[in-house]
Amino acid sequence: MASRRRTPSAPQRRKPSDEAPVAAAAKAAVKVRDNGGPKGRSLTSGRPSFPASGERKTAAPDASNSASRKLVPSRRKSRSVARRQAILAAALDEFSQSGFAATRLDDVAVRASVAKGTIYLYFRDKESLFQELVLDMLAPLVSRIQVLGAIEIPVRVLAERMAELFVREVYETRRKDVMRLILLEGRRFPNLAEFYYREVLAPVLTAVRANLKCAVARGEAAPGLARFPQILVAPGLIAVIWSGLFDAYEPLDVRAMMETQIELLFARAGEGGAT
Amino acid sequence: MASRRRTPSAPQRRKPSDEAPVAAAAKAAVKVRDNGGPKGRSLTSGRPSFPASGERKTAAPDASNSASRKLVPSRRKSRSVARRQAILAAALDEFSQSGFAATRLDDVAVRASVAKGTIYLYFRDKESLFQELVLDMLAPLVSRIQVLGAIEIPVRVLAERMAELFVREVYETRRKDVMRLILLEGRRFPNLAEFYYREVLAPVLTAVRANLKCAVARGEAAPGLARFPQILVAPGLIAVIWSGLFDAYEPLDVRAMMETQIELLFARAGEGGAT
DNA sequence: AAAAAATGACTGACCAGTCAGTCAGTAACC
DNA sequence: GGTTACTGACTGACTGGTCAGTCATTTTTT
Repeated sequence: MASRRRTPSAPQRRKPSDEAPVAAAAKAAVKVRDNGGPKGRSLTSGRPSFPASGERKTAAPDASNSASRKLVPSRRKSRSVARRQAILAAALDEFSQSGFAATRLDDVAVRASVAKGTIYLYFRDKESLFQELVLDMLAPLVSRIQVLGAIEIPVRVLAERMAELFVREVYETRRKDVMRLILLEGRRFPNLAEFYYREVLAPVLTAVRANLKCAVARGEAAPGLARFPQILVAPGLIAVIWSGLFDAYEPLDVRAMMETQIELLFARAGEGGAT
Repeated sequence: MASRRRTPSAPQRRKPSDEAPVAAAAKAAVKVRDNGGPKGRSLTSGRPSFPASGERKTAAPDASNSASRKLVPSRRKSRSVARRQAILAAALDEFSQSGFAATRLDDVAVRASVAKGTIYLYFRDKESLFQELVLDMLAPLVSRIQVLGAIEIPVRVLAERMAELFVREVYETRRKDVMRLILLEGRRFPNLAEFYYREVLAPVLTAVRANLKCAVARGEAAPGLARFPQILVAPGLIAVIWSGLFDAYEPLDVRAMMETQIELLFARAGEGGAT
């Protein structure tokens, strides 16, 4: 816990080009940038109604006041959006390289080609940056998952689709790093873990479990699997961890591994099927 | 929360001491407390012949010079060993609660009922403490594992024994936290990850793979499994991660899950026919 | 009393977060 | 089109709290 808001009065700033006090006064009247405000805590607070990745600052887009004049987002706006993205991208690099605690915002700033202060224009603080990063990356996945639960298909097909979805949308993208981040930093960010459980894990598990129960009833799957759907996903998780730590010593073909796992689990039911 | 220290490596530390060369020389002549030295880097350097958890400081024990005098470890010695253990225990608590970077040695000291300086009597620095902690905790396991590879038994039995060993010796002990720590900090401590791979993972995988190959030849197991022995261990890893993050929302019965996994994987061979 | 062990106040690097000041863009007016 | 006024995004030097590591001093052991 360090420096917080403090409301001191005279910070004897000494800018090299000291100017007339007039300017300062004028500025003071205008100031009140109040950055943190725009999008708020999202998930930091008790109410974690995750923010859906919508816009945060530069609130009013095209359709509002100057609609007639400028349909074009105006150079400023688009620049600002790009900045936000640049910061997030840099943050992802740094966080996944060093973890939350060891990441310096100075480094993030450098990587994003931005001044450190700029980060605070877009994110309340380091923690906020971290959480928004995770949320932004996960949001698209969340919507995909809900779809997945609705359909009624053979377990094995479901498993295969999930595996494919996982490999394509997580393992082969930066989301892999995000997932690792959650797995690793989750303890320090209980609401992040909670969010992940609520929006990603629970839905997936519930869907799989429901499907499995039917499958078990039809004799397509073993009852044990319905109790521990985690088993189905386990290789994916292994892969994420493995790739971060041991790929140098022994690379792992995730796709093949997940396929193998499915093959093994459903071998009995699907007949000697295989190939 | 502010400032976290940066993480390991940090070669450019500034050592406040860089005083006049004279003083330095004097110090070198006298001092030489040289704490870290005794057991050294063990794994920090390139040659990681892991230290086996033997003694480190108070080097010469009973059998050497004063053997005739003191067969009894001497109060001092045993006290010092106890201290070391206390510090390690405290460190385990703190590290597994906060991770490497966010752990303060002041807290470790308090928890161990020791002054901060005392820690530096036993460990060269924070990083050293961390690595020795991990090594000490893992060493007993390593010897256990080598035994495991030698014997020639049915895969399923092997799998069951491994699962049991894992649950009893890792999951239900503090080693679970150590494992999490490795997963968590492995990227920042490549030699730690390397050590873990070399001494724990690789032997286990090799043993399992060898055994599986025979089993496959005998028709006791599917060939896919021999390619990805990781699949066998996956639920264990899941359990470790899960218990740290989501146990509050949905507890997980590891033993049952691992048993289920084994059941599922060997179901075909075990009952379907074809012994 | 000497030696070893232990202590904890202290130092200085470090870094999250701040804010006075700058200037590119935009708008308004000629 | 050109000129001027205004806005707010951006900057980066700076602050204050933090903490790894040190060492002169005190305590304990022999």
